[in-house]
Amino acid sequence: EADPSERVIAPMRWGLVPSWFKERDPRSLQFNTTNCRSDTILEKRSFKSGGGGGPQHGLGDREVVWENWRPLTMAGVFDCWEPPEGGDALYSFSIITVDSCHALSDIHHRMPAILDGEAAVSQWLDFGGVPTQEAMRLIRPTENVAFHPVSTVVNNSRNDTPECLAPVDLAVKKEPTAGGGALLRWLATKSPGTEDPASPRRGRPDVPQGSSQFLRGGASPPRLGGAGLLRRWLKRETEAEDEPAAK
DNA sequence: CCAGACGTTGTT
DNA sequence: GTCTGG
DNA sequence: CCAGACGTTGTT
DNA sequence: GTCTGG
Repeated sequence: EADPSERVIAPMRWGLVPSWFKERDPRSLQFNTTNCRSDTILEKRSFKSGGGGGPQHGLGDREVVWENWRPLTMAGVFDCWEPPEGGDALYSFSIITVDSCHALSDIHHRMPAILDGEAAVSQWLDFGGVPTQEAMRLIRPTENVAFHPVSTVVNNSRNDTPECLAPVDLAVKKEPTAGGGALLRWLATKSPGTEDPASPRRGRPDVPQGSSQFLRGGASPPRLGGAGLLRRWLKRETEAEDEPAAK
């Protein structure tokens, strides 16, 4: 009935709220629906009620750099939830995940289901005309991806700047900056309780570290005061419970 | 039958 | 709403 | 996923 | 430790 060439773009919440959800606030959903595993999608109750067809996702960037690149079209499923107390319908979706392709497998063992090309996108979106079994054949790992290292700025979801996608060169060593370098040198050489400037560092070396970690690594252990005694006492209690008559 | 879950990623 | 577990 | 909060009473 | 917010 519906024209398969017709497409609708609508804002949707990421994190599918099943149509049968009964609470008044969709945020009280007690399980994750950001992703949807392709291997169980047809069994999971949360993903069965919806139309099935997926929204496409595109990076809206029109900068010169990306002119010869296609949008990364990820397959998803959506549903429509109506608040039991009335109000606007909430459309929401999950992104389908698959085993990662060979190229990405060293980075992560899962990847989004990427619809590789316009034909695949059309078929996925035409959930009226394309049988489920056919559509599911589109959901597979594709090797047709390009990728590059980016800054850890991307780790904080509040950051939404070009820096999140700008390539970084992992071979470049970070020179201590004027201010930060001075602080690190002070911590290494002048701070109270520092004996060995080359004392072992915890955590990954290339990741910016919080000052508290530097203090933990470089400072001498706290003297056993009242708090220290209490800490010991608490530890002994748990150890006694955890080791039943072993030796 | 009724009660309760309904999900993914990660890590321990 | 629908499936699973008990 | 990662970062950051994690709470209550009262008053404006 | 665990949940929420982004």
